[in-house]
Amino acid sequence: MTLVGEGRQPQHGGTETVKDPLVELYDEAAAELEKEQSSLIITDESQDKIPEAPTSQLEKGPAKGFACLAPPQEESTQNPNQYIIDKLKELRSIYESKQGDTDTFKVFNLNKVIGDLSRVKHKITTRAQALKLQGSGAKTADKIMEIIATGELQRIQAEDTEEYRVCKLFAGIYDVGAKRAHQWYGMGLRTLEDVEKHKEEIRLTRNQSIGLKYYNDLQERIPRAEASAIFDKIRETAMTLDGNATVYIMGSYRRGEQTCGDIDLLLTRDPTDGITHAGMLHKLLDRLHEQGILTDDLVIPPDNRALEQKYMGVGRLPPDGKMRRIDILAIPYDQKGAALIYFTGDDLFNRSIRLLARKKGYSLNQRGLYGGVGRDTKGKKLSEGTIIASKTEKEIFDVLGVPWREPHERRRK
DNA sequence: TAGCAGCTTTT
DNA sequence: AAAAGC
DNA sequence: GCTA
Ligand SMILES: O=c1ccn([C@H]2C[C@H](O)[C@@H](COP(=O)(O)OP(=O)(O)OP(=O)(O)O)O2)c(=O)[nH]1
Ligand SMILES: [Mg+2]
Repeated sequence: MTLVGEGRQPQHGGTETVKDPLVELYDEAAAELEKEQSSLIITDESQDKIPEAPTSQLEKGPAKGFACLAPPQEESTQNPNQYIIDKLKELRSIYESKQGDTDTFKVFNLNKVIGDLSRVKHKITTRAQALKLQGSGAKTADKIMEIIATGELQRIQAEDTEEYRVCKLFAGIYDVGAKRAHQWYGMGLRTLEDVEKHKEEIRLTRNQSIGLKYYNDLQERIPRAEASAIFDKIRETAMTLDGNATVYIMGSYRRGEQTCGDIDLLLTRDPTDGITHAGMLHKLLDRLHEQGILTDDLVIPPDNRALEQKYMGVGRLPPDGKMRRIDILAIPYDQKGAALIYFTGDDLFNRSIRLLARKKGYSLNQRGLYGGVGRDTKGKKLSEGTIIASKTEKEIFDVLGVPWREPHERRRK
């Protein structure tokens, strides 16, 4: 494993094609990158040289408005539109807690607007400016103007009901989503104590019980230093099992965030010596339980010999740290690049780059970039296609013509 | 007017 | 198949 | 709720 500071690395984006839909990204990417060097980040890639896949790039169809792939933004300067962003986030939160199918896409759209709004450097003051924002149409522009004028949004006031607040509280329980939350509300439950009191009748699932038990701890984000300490312990244990194992800390930690919602770990092993990590995760989990690092399992891998496995559980920094969500993803070594992209996120960045891949005739998932994917008329996947790239992040970015983005740049915000 | 990422696990 | 999650 |  390699401990690497957050150094710059690759720098040439894919290709300079004629009418590339992502032109805007290119120059910007080359533009200034931030300091933010403070933290060490476990990465890799740096070492895995991998001579460039010569960015193939067939004709690329039109595509634009990949907000989440948009140019890196300054980190230090605080956004002049923050107050607008905050209100739109409130609205998004309301839509998220609803269950209608249109609400899903209102959230989708608000994500675009919020993303664009947060990377725009000028203060929005006119409706024309509001309309220029990616994903902002007449309705959203009106809302933005209302926020500018009054500092409030009537729509939020109207929707900020008891039901919304209670359901948000319930959905904070791990494994409780909008559906279940509203169901419980409909049954008359209003507080976590109500849930606890009626846990028999409402038949909490196993994971919901764990989520309820640790409700307060799991609500909190993990300070970066604590995430790092937990990672060190787990990595150390992993290395005693196999000194050639590779363990990375992923998710928001790899993106450099100061707090993390959970701890996301990636486990793999270079098999060139003929040995793989098959069976290793299972042993690792046993050790971590013995050490008191893991306390509760949410999802255990069904086949402990597979190279790809996902573990989800709860643990702590022993002996008495707060309870934290811990995910460990084991992957075949040759899928490391695709897995790094996936597990680094953020989720909107992933959706954006996956959509881009699709528009270019590929399909990107946590295992690799595929070509020749069979789809039905509605775009639903029928056949897997053939693997195009998966070993390094850069290789995949290059094929897609996406300029290199450091983990800390792969974010909404 | 169709499409909005792609996948796994649990119930 | 729906719900919840990454 | 927006856009190609
Ligand atoms: O819907 C999702 C959720 C997550 N991910 C990927 C990106 C994400 O970065 C990673 C880890 O997920 P997690 O939920 O832990 O997000 P995070 O980015 O680490 O943020 P947080 O600090 O809340 O954990 O998995 C997706 O691709 N799609
Ligand atoms: Mg995370």
